[in-house]
Amino acid sequence: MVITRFAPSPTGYLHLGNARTAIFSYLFARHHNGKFILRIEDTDLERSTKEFEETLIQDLLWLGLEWDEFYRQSERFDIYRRYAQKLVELGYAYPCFCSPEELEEERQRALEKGVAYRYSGKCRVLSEEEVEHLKSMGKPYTIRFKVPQSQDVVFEDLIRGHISINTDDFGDFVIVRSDGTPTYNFVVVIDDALMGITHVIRGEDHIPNTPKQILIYRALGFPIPQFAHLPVILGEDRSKLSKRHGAVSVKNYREDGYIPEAMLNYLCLLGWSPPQEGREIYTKQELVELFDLKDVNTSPAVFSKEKLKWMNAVYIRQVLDLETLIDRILPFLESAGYQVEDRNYLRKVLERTRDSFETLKEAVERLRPFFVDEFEISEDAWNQLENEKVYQILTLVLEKAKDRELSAQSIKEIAKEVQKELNVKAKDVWSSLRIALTGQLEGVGVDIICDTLPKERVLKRIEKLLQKIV
RNA sequence: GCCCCCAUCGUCUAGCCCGGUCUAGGACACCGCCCUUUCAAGGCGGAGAUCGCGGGUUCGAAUCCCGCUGGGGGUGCCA
Repeated sequence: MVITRFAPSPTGYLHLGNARTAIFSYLFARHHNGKFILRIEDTDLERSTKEFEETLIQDLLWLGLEWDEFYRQSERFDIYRRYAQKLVELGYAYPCFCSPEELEEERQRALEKGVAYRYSGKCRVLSEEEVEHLKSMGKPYTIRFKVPQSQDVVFEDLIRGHISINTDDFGDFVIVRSDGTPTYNFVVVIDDALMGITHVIRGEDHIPNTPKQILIYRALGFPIPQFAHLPVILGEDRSKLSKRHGAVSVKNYREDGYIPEAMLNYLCLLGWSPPQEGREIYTKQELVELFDLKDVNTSPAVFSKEKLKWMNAVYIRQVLDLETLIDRILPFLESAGYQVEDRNYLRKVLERTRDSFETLKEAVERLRPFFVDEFEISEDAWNQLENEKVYQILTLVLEKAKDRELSAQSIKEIAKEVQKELNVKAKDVWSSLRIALTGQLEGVGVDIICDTLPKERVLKRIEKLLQKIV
């Protein structure tokens, strides 16, 4: 059975790059009817926080990535300690008493000489007596893994193919810190092995870590999983996508009114494309069916907020069914303070306006005229007003509207009549109405507003503007 | 510095494995026209890539091989 995992560390909000890694791991597992595991990598007690963990979980669920098993590494320290002990006993690891300062100095010297830095292996040759002596003196120590010399560690990456790295490129690395907590390269192996992970899917920044981990698998006699290293996601300037590129966390997009299905869809298409298909809109189910690691690209992709926005708009205006759209948009309207007791009314509004905004946050602005009667007239709109003309137009509209139904159709008729009788341009009529109804120069169609909003409210707004311009 | 990875329109990509059908296809963005009370949406059309560069191999290369350049990542008692 295929078992994959997503293993984030809760030291920040879920980054788009990590989100995509999670998505690919999830799709791969589901495609093969396998298991998807969520494992919180919080071995760095200093930087990990509960808040980040909670947000991470929310983001994952929001994206629709449910997991079959859940683990937290901070709760498994006993297990890691046992295996670290075992590695020492088997002679694959040893205590190292070098202080951070000493190591920093070594590193500095290497840098000056222009040679690649590797840990000297000083403590590797300590005798048992020396070790006991130093321990009894209470000198803090880490545990390092003994890396064999001049050995090519090779693996077949599911995305990139053959990768070979020589052990001389890295020195003996720390697997247990001096405070007793285990490090990433060590725990990742223990957990992946113990949890039966068959496919390790992660970012390409982990390629250099892979040989270290393979060495540990071998030392412990664990079966080695398959590896698939995803290309990174880049910002507009082609450097690794990071905070300075603006909104890069899933949380940002969730709060900005993006649709999770659109987010999932877009992220999938960054670095992956299904064979032969020309289309770009896919349901989660289709993605599960189509996804295959062999179709993942090897080159890094630039994240385009523009395209994501476009896709989000497609989901808003045509993919989502109306009821779902209502559910998604309601929290946004409510938190903006709109009174939306009538779901039918909202449905009517959305039916006619869903093609005029790209995010749910934008919808808040766009839909204001349907919910709020009290609004300011924008400065641009005031400047546009030629009071006398507007007064005549609106007065006549009011008169004509009084004794008939207001609909998209009838308002057009009224506009036409007014236009003729006062000998004004169509544009004058419509923009006068628009300002009266919305306070703005642009927005959704005035006919739509008249058609949707109860007649009294339309008339009241017109009267109000008339009073203002007298 | 050293190691690893990558390289098709501005961007995401198809094609590359199994050379000819590629005068390189699609999408976003851009431009124009149509529709139209505004903004959109929609329809139609346009511009945009000598397939990073240089060598091979071949009758023929985006596709195979080598070198170079450029970009990215790693080089922690972070993950």
